[in-house]
Amino acid sequence: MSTPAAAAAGPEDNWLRLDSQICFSLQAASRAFNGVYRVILKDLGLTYPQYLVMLVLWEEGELPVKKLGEHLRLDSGTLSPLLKRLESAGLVRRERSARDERSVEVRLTEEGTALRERAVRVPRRIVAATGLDLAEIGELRERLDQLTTALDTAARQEELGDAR
Amino acid sequence: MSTPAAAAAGPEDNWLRLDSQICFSLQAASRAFNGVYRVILKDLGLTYPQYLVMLVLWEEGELPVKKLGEHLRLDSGTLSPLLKRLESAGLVRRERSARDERSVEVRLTEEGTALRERAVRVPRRIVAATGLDLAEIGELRERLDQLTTALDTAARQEELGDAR
DNA sequence: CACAACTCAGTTGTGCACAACTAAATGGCT
DNA sequence: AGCCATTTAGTTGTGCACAACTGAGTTGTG
Repeated sequence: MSTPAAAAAGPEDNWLRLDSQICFSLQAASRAFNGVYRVILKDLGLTYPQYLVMLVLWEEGELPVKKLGEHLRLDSGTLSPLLKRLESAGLVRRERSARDERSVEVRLTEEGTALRERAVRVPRRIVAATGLDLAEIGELRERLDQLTTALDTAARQEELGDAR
Repeated sequence: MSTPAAAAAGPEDNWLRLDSQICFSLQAASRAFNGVYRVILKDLGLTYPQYLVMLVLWEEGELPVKKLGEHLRLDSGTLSPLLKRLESAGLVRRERSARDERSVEVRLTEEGTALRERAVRVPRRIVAATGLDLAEIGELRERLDQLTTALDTAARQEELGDAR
């Protein structure tokens, strides 16, 4: 009872702590990843989200902002300024689609395509930084994807339940 | 060879994909958590990082900004504006320490202490949203903490290795 | 005492995430 | 053709993360 706020530790308090631990651990891991990427991607002049965009473009060739957002689970509010920065860095071009004037096609420039050569060494360093082998990574990834699905579903239901 | 960028798929490309999957899965899970918290914490008028700060304060009573940052792995650049918002919401007070004028003590107001009563129901809903039992959560948490440690170590070493 | 090294909070600037909104274009419908 | 719901980017505003820096305060050393 030395600290007033910590008084009356009931069974609910154990929940309080456990909860903070799982989400906190997750965010800590996410930020730690970000830190490693920051260091490794500095040479390429990319941030981590920009790197993800480039990964998709290197795989898909060219595609509209909408599709890009679906791949990365990001909306235009995040992608528009990000893509502008990539464009002013000379890595991509953005052009209104001729078929559908609402749509903007994002495609790689020569420079953007060339950057791929320097990026292929990144993943190996990242995997090494995790200290895990491929099987462990796959397993963890699967758990996380399940968790994400469960959380997304729950969030939708909470929102509906909140329709007061 | 239909899409130029995806041509010449060598062994390096598998790495490229795997890599993006593990970090991407992690970030997706982190954002999904954020989404659930956003919905659940809306009633309390807190964002998720603000909730974390309150959790620490409810447990520790009062403490300087520095200690708070150590608990949460956040620096003053993040905490200062966040704490100002909590202060203007009437949940905390910030006072220069008398013993050490450099330090700022953060402590709960009556209102901030009272909010705890309404927050105790949050963790149960979060755990329910994950669809996991406590053992699974503990296991996943442990894996993530190990991963974070490995990544932090690697980032430090990469930075040193970058001392070119 | 004087002075250098350090500590701590705060500020500034950049970039990301997301909600809410705007505006243009599209396509279906009558 | 005219109308309207939908789709698509973009803009604005809020909040967080972090690097780099400032400036006040503290501590150790000669």
